[in-house]
Amino acid sequence: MGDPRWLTERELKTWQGFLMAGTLLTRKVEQQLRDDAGLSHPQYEVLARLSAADGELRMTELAGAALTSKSGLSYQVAQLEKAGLVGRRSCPSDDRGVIAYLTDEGQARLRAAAAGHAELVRTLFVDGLNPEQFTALADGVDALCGHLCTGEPCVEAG
Amino acid sequence: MGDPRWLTERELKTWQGFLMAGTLLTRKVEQQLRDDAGLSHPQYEVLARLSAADGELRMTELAGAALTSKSGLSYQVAQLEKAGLVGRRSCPSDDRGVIAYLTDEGQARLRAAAAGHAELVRTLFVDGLNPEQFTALADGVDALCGHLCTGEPCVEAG
DNA sequence: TACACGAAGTTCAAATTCGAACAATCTTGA
DNA sequence: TCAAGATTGTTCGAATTTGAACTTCGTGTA
Repeated sequence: MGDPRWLTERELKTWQGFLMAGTLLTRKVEQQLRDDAGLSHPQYEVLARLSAADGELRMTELAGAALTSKSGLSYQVAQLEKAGLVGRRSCPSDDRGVIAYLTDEGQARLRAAAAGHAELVRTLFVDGLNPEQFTALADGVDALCGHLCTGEPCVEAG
Repeated sequence: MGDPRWLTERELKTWQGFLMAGTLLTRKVEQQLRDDAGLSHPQYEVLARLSAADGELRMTELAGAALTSKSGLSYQVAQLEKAGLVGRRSCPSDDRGVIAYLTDEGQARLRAAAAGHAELVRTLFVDGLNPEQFTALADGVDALCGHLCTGEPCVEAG
C-alpha cells in the first residue's frame, strides 16, 4: 500500500454532512409515515415500487429495487400480508418464483400516504434549497449513483 | 389542506438516488470496517468522535454527535468497553454524567482502521466525481444540512 | 433421461435499533 | 432549605435487519 490518501477537511465535512442529512431525513420520514399511515419507510417503499410496476413484482426484483436483503424483504412482505396490504401468489412461468401484488386495500393505503409523504419530502429535501442548490445536489447525486452503480447490481437497467 | 404538492420526476429521482447512494455507501463502509478492523460503522464513529475530542466525551455529547439514540449509544459503548477499546468514568462536575474515553487499545484500533476507511470513502465518495461535481454535491449537502438543522439540535454549535 | 450447478424464497439465530420507563441527580424559585 | 421539574444515563421489551443454512426448482450438458 502507498501512503494513505487522507480526506481533506472539506471532503470529510461533506461526507459527514451527507451521512447526517441521510440520517435526519430518514428519521423524519419514518416518523411521519408511521404517524400518518402506520407504515415503516421500507414498507412504504415496497408499496410504492409495486404500484409503479402496475401492482405486482417478483420478490427478487422487489429486493433489488429496494434497500433490504432478500430475508429482510421476506419479513416486510409477510408483515404487509398480515396487514392485508399485499398478497402473494406463485409465478406461473417459474415455480420457484413468488409474485407479490398490491391489494385494493394496499393501493388505498398507499394513496392515503402518498400526498403527505410527498409533501414532507418536498419540505425537507427540496424547499430550503434554491434552484441552483437543488440542481447542484441533483447533479452530485447523479454522478455518485453512476459511480456507485458501475459494476453493481443497481436499481434498474432502463 | 391545499392540493398536494407532488414531486416532479426529477425531484423524485434525486430523492431516490440520495437514499440509494446512502444505502450503498454505508453498506460498503460497514463491510470494509468489519473485515478490516472488526468494527461496525457506529462503533467507528464513536471512536473517531472521541479521538477528535481529545479522547473523551460525555455520553450525551457523543450521542448528539453520532447517529444513534441514547439507548443505542449505551449499547455500543458497552460493546466497545467489553472489547477494551473504550472506558467509562463518572463526570466529576456532574454525578449523573458518564464520560466515555478512548483507551490506548482503542486509539491503536482507530489508527489501524482510519487509513483504510479514508481510502474507501475517497474511492467511493470523492473519486468518480470530477471537481465540479464534488463541489456541486458539497454545496447541496451544505444547504441541506443547514435547512435540516434549523431549529434542530444539530451536531455542533461552533 | 439423469446429473451437477445455480437461482429463488423462506426460516433461523444473533445482533442491533428504538422508544418508554426508570432511578439518580441537578436546577430553579419560593 | 425544600419541593417541582428538567436532565442524564441505563434497562427493558418489541421490532427489525442481516447472513447462513436450507428446500425447492430451473438450466445446461452429457
